[in-house]
Amino acid sequence: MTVHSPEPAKAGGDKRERILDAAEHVFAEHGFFAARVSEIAKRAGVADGTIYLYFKSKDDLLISLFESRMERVNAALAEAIAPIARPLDKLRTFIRAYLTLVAEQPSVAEVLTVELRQSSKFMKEYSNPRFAEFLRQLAAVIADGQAAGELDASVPAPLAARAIFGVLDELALSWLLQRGEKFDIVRAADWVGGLLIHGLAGGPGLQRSNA
Amino acid sequence: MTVHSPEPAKAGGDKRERILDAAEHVFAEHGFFAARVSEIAKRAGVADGTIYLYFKSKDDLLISLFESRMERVNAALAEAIAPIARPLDKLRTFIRAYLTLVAEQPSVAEVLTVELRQSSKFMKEYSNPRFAEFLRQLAAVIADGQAAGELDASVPAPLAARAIFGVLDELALSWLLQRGEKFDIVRAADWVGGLLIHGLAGGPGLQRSNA
DNA sequence: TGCGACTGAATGACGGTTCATTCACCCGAG
DNA sequence: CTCGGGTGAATGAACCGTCATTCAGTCGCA
Repeated sequence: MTVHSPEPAKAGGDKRERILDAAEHVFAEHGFFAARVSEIAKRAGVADGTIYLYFKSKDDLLISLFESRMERVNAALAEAIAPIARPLDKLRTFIRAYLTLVAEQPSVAEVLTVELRQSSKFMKEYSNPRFAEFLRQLAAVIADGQAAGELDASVPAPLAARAIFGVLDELALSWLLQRGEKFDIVRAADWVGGLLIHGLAGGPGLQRSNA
Repeated sequence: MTVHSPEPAKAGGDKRERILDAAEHVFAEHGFFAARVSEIAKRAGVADGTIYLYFKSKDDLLISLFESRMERVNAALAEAIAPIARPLDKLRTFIRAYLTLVAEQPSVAEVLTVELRQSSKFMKEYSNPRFAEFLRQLAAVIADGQAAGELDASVPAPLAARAIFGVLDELALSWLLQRGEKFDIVRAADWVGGLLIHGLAGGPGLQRSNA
């Protein structure tokens, strides 16, 4: 049976996805430069040449992977903060959601965290729109908080966003390099939120100076 | 003149230094993998083979460069905070000194910031003692502040140190990728200090809640 | 003259990319 | 229903450029 062309197109899209999945894990394990195209092909269950039917080059494969995964991350974060009303809670939720993603999908995190930097070298011209969107999203939460008078308005929101991303990224990296041996990254999320909001001087212990 | 063996050893040491300098700039410009040993040799004014008289391999060259520069950074930071008495001022000074180093020696910063990550891949076994010392130094400042009651003691100092490094590193990276077009990284140091100490909620504008 | 630092052309491995070939499937004609 | 020509996705072995590394020889000094 299978009357009207069942999944010729479906199979094609499926294969592209399989290659991206394989690339995600191989890049995560070895890094972009040490990763072998032939290993990606083997893991995806396709021939070496097939990869070049879907991607122009190894570089293009990395960029496509990047866009694909970053798009998912952005969507997940947008969904997480959408139902929250207060900007401060949005910020805390954003942080928790990001670090939860890292814990749940370490190989995605590895690619984003490590490859983002090294590729900034040979991708100088590639403007990286998905990552820019990530930063914009975070900056918007901060700007909201500033507009609502909950956050210090003297700090430029885009720079604050970068700083926060720096914390998240570094935590992700150190956690990835020792796979959760030393600390629970999701639990860490809450005091990172506290640290960023109240500062080192004003943690839970001395939240408001009543002195 | 030059009675007792003037610079046979000195000349050797000098050549080693020249190679490290050249490697610093070439790695900074192209990244480790795209960097060519022959370009480093040319820039250092030595033959390709000479490099292998001083370093076991290209990997070894990167590691040696790393240790050399990180050692300098650690020394500069230690010197900067040594005369400061109060832990909070030490922390501010540390942050300012680090970002000043980035601005003054961008190629060192580039190597430390970018290559540290990508090399974490093929250097899994290399424990990176200098970077560990950097973190220890920063954590010590925080622990001092906690002991003095100036900083929230509920935050583990090593984790706070990592978070702060994350901010510094991300700021350095974004500045390096657009060479100071967008912001003055040294000026940024002061509000980063404020952000980390007082938090987003308590910037200069609302420093102490008297409410 | 002897020694060892230095040289740089030669080497060999390596891996991204190509492309001649295969073959599973479709479709129209008989 | 069946046969056979056509199609193009998929294959994977081979190609070819690209370096890291080596080593036979040079040079300058003691």
